Amino acid sequence: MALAAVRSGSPARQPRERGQGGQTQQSLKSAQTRARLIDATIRCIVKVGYANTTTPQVAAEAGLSRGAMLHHFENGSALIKAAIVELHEKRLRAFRRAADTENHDVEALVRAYWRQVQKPAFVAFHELALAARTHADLAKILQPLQIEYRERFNAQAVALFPEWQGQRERFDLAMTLSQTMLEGMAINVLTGAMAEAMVEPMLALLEEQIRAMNPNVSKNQPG
Amino acid sequence: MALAAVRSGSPARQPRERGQGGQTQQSLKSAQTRARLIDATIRCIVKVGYANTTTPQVAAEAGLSRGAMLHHFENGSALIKAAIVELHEKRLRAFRRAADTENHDVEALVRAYWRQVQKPAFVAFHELALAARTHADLAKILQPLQIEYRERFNAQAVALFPEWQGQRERFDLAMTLSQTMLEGMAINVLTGAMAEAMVEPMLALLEEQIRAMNPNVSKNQPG
DNA sequence: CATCAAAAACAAACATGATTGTTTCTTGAG
DNA sequence: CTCAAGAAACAATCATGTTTGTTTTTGATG
Repeated sequence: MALAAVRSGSPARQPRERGQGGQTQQSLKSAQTRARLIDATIRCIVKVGYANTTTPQVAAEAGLSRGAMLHHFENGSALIKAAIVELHEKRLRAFRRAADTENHDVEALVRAYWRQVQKPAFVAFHELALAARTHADLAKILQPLQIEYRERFNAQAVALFPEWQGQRERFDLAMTLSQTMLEGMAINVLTGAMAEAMVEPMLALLEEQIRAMNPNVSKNQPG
Repeated sequence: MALAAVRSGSPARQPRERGQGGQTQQSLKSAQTRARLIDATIRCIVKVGYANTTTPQVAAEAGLSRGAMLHHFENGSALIKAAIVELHEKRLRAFRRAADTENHDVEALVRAYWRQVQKPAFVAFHELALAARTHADLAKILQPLQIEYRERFNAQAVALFPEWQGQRERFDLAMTLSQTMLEGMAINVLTGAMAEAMVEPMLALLEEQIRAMNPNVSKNQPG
């Protein structure tokens, strides 16, 4: 699935919209099918990797014929683009959800993000991010999303740790540290470059480090 | 270049060996050509990614015909295997070289490894490692090499930091921390997930952290 | 030492299989 | 009746492995 230029990120033939939420059964089924195709694409990327994700693969995974699939996405590229957007939103949703429900202490948040980077969505996104290195078209799509993700990440974190304000540099460093370590661990476990037994000690170390960086908490103070 | 089963990791037709270093001009040229092909493969992996590394690509990069290339490596898979072994040895060589020549203080070693993970060899290896996730054949080759690399990494590090012995767990943790952070940083910079401006502060933070973990050095003591 | 045949290096052509985008066709909703 | 959903067939492209052909070493022989 080579991802070339594609005119719009929409279906091959724009479905005729009904004014103000008047969903016809067709447009509803269309939306469902689109969602099924996007999910199938992500599942394929996780299962066989981005490089081996072919249009027949996705169609089979979605339980559709290739023809039907190309009716909804005029192009393989359009499908990939849609999958990327979906993945991005999925990551943002998971992030916001974690921030809403979890306790806002360091440990809970570290564990929450660790759980997140072990989900399929992270794997798929990394497949795409790495493929983008050698794929200008992909990179053009991913770059702004990466930036947005980083900004949201930081904005969310700022809201969770108001006491860090005033030392923005140190705060950004702590955020980058967390992201780098947790994502790096996830990838290294995935690729066998890191023994799984080291995960737990590393998480503890990260938590300790973050607490030590907090300017308003003196050393060894819990919480 | 799909990498399927292949009988041996050697040339299609074994060159007739001369007893004890009696190199004929042919066998010498053969070795050169083999090396050129392996280098071309690695360069291709870095340039266009593992997924898009095709046999015509490699042949063109090496300045040979595909026929000639398949004379030296009966299979595309054989070429990939050879490239993997070469990459592995390259990584080990670079590692040993750094350990021999650099100053053995924390900063010098951190910087040395940081330089290493920015080289093409690391990029190529990561491409392969990630591809191996969905490629059983590749994984079967890479897994033992990953383990050997980790072991060599640790063995070398033990030799460089004798004062850490006695606290082997803390030492292993420091090693894993370094590997995870530096490799994670390299990948995140590569994929645009991390701003390059954060590299320098992160390196400094890692150094600080490693020094703090050294059981024989009290806090804030330089060196 | 001159010649020659075998083997290796290298090149090119071929057949196969897979993927892609397009087009044509059927069916069901509006 | 019109259009969208879905399916199937088609031509084009490309990478792969195989096969065949050409040139250069090489070591054996006369």
